[in-house]
Amino acid sequence: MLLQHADVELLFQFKNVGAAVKIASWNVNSVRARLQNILEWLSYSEIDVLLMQEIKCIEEQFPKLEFESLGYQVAINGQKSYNGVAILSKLPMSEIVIGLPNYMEDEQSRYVEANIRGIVVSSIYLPNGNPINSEKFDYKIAWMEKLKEHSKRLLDREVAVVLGGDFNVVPDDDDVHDPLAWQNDALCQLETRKKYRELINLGFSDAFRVFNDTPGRFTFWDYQGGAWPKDHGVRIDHFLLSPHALDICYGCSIDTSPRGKSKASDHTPILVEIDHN
DNA sequence: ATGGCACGCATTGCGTGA
Repeated sequence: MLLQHADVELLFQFKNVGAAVKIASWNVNSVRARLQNILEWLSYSEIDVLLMQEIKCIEEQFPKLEFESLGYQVAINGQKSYNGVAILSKLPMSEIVIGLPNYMEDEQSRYVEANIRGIVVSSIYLPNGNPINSEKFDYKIAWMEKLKEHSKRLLDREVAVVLGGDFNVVPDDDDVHDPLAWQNDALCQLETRKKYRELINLGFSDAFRVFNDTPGRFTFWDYQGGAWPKDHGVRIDHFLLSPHALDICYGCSIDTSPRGKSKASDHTPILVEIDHN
């Protein structure tokens, strides 16, 4: 039997009743340059909340109307030309936090947080930190320390906390196609990994590794050198879940399909599904 | 053979990214 349009709508509604909230994180590498890719992906991926990084624009330039017409509320921490993060949510957002509250002197826009149905959700764009032995690397480590401090305060609330974003951290050599080629990169430094583990050890779980122990699963492939067709990638986009969030988490996956499209971002989305109530 | 790609911003070049 052929499904009529109305039947499809009905099935769609049933699927969402009492089901999971689907949260995705995607470094889009410019929201304006990537608008068509993002809209296309949203049209079939049933995303309730999208955390974006590297929107590369100020709030006034953000294509709000295009997302609002799809039913999303928008929270933005913008910046001219570089960085910038946002949260799109089909569920109501409250208690929006722009920037790390303990790092108001930070000149770069890398953090936005909202309360969504009692869950604290953050969109994070952690500094890259290259080259090593530079002030950029020092800034990365300092930023991670500030994130750690704030995350500890979030954990103290004993609610579900979902930290999602581009952490610019390769947690383990299993998370990079060629550890030797990347050994001098800021993303793979021991100091970077230690600081990341300090954050994790406050009580967070790397959601992807809770559900999948396959080595060589990536979220970023450089534009250069045919990295995507050769699968020369790194896993640097993560969801870190507090214990209360992990308790209600159904799964975590990487959707590689957007990376193969034309005009693609160099990152692809990572997703978690969290129980409604 | 040690660069190769793509973005924004300002202009065909530069800074940035990972």
